[in-house]
Amino acid sequence: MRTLKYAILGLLNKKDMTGYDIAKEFKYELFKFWHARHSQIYPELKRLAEEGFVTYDIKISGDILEKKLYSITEKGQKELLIWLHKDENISQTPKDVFRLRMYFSNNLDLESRIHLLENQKVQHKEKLDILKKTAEQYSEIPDHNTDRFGDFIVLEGAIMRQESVIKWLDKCIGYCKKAQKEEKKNK
Amino acid sequence: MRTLKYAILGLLNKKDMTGYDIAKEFKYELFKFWHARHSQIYPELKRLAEEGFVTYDIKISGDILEKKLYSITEKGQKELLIWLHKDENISQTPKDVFRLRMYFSNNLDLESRIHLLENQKVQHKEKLDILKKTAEQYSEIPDHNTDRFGDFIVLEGAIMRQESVIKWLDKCIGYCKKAQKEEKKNK
DNA sequence: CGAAGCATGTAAAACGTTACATGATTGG
DNA sequence: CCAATCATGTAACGTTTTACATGCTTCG
Repeated sequence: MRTLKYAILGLLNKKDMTGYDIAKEFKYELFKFWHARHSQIYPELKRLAEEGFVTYDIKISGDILEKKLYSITEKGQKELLIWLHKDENISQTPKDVFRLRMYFSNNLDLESRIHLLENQKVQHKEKLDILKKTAEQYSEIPDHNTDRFGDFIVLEGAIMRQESVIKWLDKCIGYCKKAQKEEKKNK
Repeated sequence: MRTLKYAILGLLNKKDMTGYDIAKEFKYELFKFWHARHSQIYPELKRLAEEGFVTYDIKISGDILEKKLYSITEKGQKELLIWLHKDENISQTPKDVFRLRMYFSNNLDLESRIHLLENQKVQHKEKLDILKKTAEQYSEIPDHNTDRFGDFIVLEGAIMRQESVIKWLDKCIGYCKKAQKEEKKNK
């Protein structure tokens, strides 16, 4: 499917970047729906250059440090547009290790379950807070023809997903606490 | 991390199964949070047997068809329990190709965006319907010490996630339609 | 001067998908 | 008898993570 190819083309379509910049974008922007590391990015950039979808200029930073500033070619832009138009089937639900654990949670005592659930909740709340802080920069819906539109809707999606996860964790915690009370009553 | 190892141990802890049965569980039960195919399962079962976490008996089905009925060993059960208790950090948000497309959607006209969004919505709704039909078997919250408890909470989580995705898609469709109206007005 | 960050790569291992390969059983 | 499903495996390929490897620049 070569998703990384299109992620990179999309980013370079906004502006010229180095491999390092692209890695940073993944870390600080695209993390809302994906993550790729530099060890994947550099080889893919090399390949895209060989295929003629991108080119690069070598720039000198400071005295001797060379960096490759990549830009998208016309061929690359065409390729990106074709991909953007593609209908796709929704993918298999991705692996969620915590839910696997909960699936088998009848093997744990209630206290352990609550502990695990609360721990997840704290972490998901932290992530939600970061997303919400990012969202503050948007006082209104950005124009649909700007970069910011895509960023905005994806950010909203990430927030909604995060809130839904937290709601689910709360529900599970509720079930466990209720069962705990009943257990105590029966003693 | 060897998540597949623990998924298999968890399943075998419920009851004895063949590799084929385990593949079916993935397809019809665990799909709510994961999917693994038989080409991963068979080698893993072999490895688990070598490591002493599972054993198997060869059963004859019909006249000659051999099947391996696997069961968990005591060692396997211990291993599973240790894993179940583990706190874990929430994982990187998994890859979502559609959101990547939407991230770059300013390169698409509004009509195309709406088309893509509606297509996703139909598919996610179908998935939601299947989940909801499965949920009908639960008239009340199952006892927390039974297998059904884990199944139940994970099912609820899957439904909530699905509903949240659909809500997001609707929101995006709303933005696009609003922009479309404004475009027409300005003509 | 030292730490944090900039910058680029490769290698090995782990994980996952698709394709190849084969054959038996069950139920209509 | 035929189709769907049961049943087990391997091989090749693609994706992702972790580790290895190196060195420069900027700012306090």
